[in-house]
Amino acid sequence: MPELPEVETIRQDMIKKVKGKKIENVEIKNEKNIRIISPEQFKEKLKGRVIEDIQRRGKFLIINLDSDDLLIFHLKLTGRLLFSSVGKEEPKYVRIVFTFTDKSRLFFADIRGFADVFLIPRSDVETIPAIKNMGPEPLSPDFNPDKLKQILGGKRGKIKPLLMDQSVIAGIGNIYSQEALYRAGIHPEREVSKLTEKEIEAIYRSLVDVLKEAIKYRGSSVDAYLDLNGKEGNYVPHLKIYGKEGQACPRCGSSIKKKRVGGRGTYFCSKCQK
DNA sequence: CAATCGTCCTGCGGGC
DNA sequence: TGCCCGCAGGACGATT
Repeated sequence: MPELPEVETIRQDMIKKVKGKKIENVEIKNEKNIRIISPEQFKEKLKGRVIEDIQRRGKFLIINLDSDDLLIFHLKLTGRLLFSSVGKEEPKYVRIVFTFTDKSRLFFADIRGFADVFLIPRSDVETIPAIKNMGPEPLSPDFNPDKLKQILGGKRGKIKPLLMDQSVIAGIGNIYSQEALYRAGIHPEREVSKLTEKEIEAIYRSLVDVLKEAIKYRGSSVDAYLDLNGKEGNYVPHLKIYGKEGQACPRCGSSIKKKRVGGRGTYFCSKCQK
């Protein structure tokens, strides 16, 4: 499941590998993921376009073209973007093939088919509600403990589902919300309105640290995530709590618990996280 | 108004 | 060994 660090890894690799390339052809093998416009229009508007830049907003990958349009991907659980130089064989689960004029290819693949693909005019980006209503970027220079206090202030509910709410803060999913709370020593079910200033500062620090560290290691290949080169990320061995039910807490040694919080499997140490 | 549930979907793992 | 069942989950809409 690609979260901020995984999408950012793909973005950085795409800058190196596909920026500046011109799309010669688009083949749609399965049109299911294409939102809003028709597959025919999707193809037509992309042919001949040059990829000028690749940006990220939360878990959205936003590709700037040399036209009025943006090509936007949300990989959801099992979406992949895979680059292939000339002659390499096609990966599994491919749904859209972008062939560039130098014959290299970018594959959009998706196992479960939940991912979203948009092609919309730049000026219409706010018509995607998830982008319009998205909270601040946790790694932006102007994000700080005061800002986190401000956005959590007045909110009610459990801290973990709130950290995963994209309208509260951008790009955090099931893995990194848990890792951050473990590092901060905060129980995932803590009522957010009862957190102290010090605790919110600890959550801020943990969030920023874990996201930066995960980017450094090219993300976590939990579930289906692969990078642009089709390789797994290297961060899984560094996860401290995710997926470790019954194993010893790295800090205190007591058994790691698993519980559904906000409908999602959540791992925590009941001794270290209060 | 927060919490939960159903929905989309398919690979995989547990159980027998 | 092989089959079947059910779980996993990002985001959204509907319901409690």
